[in-house]
Amino acid sequence: MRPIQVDAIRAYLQTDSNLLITADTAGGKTEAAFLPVLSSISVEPTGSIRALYVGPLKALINDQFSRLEELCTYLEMPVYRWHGDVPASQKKALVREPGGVLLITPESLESILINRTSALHRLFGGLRALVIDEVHAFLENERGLHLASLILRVRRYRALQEPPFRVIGLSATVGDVSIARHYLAPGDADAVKVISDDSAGKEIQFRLHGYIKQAETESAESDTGDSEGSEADGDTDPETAQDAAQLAAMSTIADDLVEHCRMHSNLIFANAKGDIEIYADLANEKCRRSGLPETFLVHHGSLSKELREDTEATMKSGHPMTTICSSTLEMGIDIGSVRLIGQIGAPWSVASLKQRMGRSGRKDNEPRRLRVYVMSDSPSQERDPVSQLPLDLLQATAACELMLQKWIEPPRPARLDLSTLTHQIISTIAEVGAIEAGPLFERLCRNGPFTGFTTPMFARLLRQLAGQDVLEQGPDGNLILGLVGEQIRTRYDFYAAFATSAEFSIVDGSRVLGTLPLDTLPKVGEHIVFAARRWQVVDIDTGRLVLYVKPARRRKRPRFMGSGGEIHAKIREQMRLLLMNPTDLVYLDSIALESLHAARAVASDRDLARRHVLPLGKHRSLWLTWAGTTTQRTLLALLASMGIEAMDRQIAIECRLPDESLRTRLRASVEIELNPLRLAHHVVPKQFRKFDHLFDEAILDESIALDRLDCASALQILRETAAMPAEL
DNA sequence: GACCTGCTGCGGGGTG
Repeated sequence: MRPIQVDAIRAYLQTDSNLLITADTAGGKTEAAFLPVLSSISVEPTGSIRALYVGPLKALINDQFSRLEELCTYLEMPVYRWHGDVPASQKKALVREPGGVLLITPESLESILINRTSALHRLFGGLRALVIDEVHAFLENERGLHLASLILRVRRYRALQEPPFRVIGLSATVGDVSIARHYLAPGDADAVKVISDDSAGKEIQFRLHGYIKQAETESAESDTGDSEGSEADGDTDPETAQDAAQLAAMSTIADDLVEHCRMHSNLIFANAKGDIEIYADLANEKCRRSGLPETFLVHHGSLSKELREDTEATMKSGHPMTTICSSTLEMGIDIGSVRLIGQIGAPWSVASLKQRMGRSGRKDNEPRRLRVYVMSDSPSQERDPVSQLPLDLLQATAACELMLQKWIEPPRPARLDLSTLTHQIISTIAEVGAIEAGPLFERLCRNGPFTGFTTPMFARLLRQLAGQDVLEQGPDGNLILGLVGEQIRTRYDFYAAFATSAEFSIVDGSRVLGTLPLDTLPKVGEHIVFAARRWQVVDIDTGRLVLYVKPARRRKRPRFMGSGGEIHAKIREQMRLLLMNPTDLVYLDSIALESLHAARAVASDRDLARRHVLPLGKHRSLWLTWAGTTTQRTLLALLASMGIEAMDRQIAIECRLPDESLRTRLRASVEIELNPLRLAHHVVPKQFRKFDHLFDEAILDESIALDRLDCASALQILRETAAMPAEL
């Protein structure tokens, strides 16, 4: 057995501790948790569910299900799974005769709690162990808060004579152990025993390749009257010279993919679903033209389940295939032996880069191989200083450096998540029928996961929900669901705590290919690349939300809506250090290195690595902030509150104000105390969670002030800027 | 300029 398995068995069987087991992917975590759990429940495997396993993905649950069934072959231990794709008959079987191990998603656990109320004591009365897989995926989002609440709701069904159930968390990428421990055992975090794999880790082979986007020959702002204009030569419709330059650079990257991926199985991560489709199309086109088999597949969340399963099965079959994918293949699902991981463009986080790299080198004697592709503009003196910096290259390199330093973003759990609390209020009432406000507060806030809510805040939230007919208060003081609350609760999409947007299905004949967002739908006659094939739109059924397509020869990038993620301050800080410190990095190729040197020259020339203000023409200025997304949002709100028109430029803020006036205004603002609530008023958009539309602006502002702004670090940046001499 | 995750219960009708 591996050391973590021995440690976990001892810790579980010889103490009463809860456990956090951290080890690299394929490090034997599942067995480390289940060997002792199964041993301890095998004495009395039935009568109640004895072990509950919660996983974030259906595919992961399916994988673990087969592994556990094998482990339990000689144990007379039933193993059940429950998620949206599991037939109702199997769910009924569990409810009829609860026992053994149940593998489930948070959303399905929610459905049990509100739809099987009469069976809850039987199901959970004798629960002994809870295993949470990929626990890092639950630490800072709505889904994690949701799961934390579900766990407490399950705890309430413990039979009197039973001990409380034990908790085990599993993860490969924990950025902050104390936050994970607190999540597993709120109130008793110090007692959570951490078991980690200290072995040296795998050899990593990686290289970062730079690509230059050649400057457009004309600064042609050809008016973009959609693609109907010229039936241009070739298969594609670049709308502007910039698009053409972009496509040329993408094509060079596709060349490299074909050359390096042809003989093996590989996973290439790209940052946008539209990019995934174009790269797959370009690479397969190269294969066709060279008389090679087309070996590039795609995998992302907008493809239909069938197409994704096709891709997964083809990858598992062992043929040398390469899948270009999004974060759908970042976690869990074992897709066989992967030789190389590609990352096109800078990753948003170090955690995601590490997780992606962990998908290669799963075999003992294989190293992990990573190939990062980064595009930058060709140097030009005409653009403003920030545009002259290769930000994508700096961000990618910063993420690599931080990964080598073994740093991972610490999660930042929400403190005032109105939407997820609303979700849990509605489902708690659905579960218990009716409840008074006091006990509801005790359950969800004082003794629950929503500890950031005070009694007055909770009361305000209840009043607003009552005002929207979500809740009603009966004459006896009990809260019940109102008309709107009942509608929300009975809808099919109630079970998830996170928000999703409206979509059209995209259909070829009778085959569903996937979905496209409502807001960016192509028109009839337009072309699109989807599922790595080219299509033309033949009809749109706006009533049934269906887009009909037929195979075509031309291509166009599909458009998806993305809200983007949060870039941690440490990445921006590392980007700044890369410009200031003249160290050479061995993993950069010659083009990337040249770009970095050029960037350092520009930076030292214009002193860009310090926090200060630069003129931008006569009327505008650039404030170099080098701040993470949260702080950047705070600074933008501050400028808006001062009546200054400003724009996010990632490492800087562009202001419509001459530099000298901006400097004066910023110096004056250092004296004023930053008031988060006042700044929150200037943040847009305000509604971004599932039930945010139920609240008025004042209460949303309080939530934003606490969770989406960082006044302390904003003030620090403000002070550093104010301290800079003007005549730089 | 940008990602992902998830999901009723019930009744009617056909088949073995």
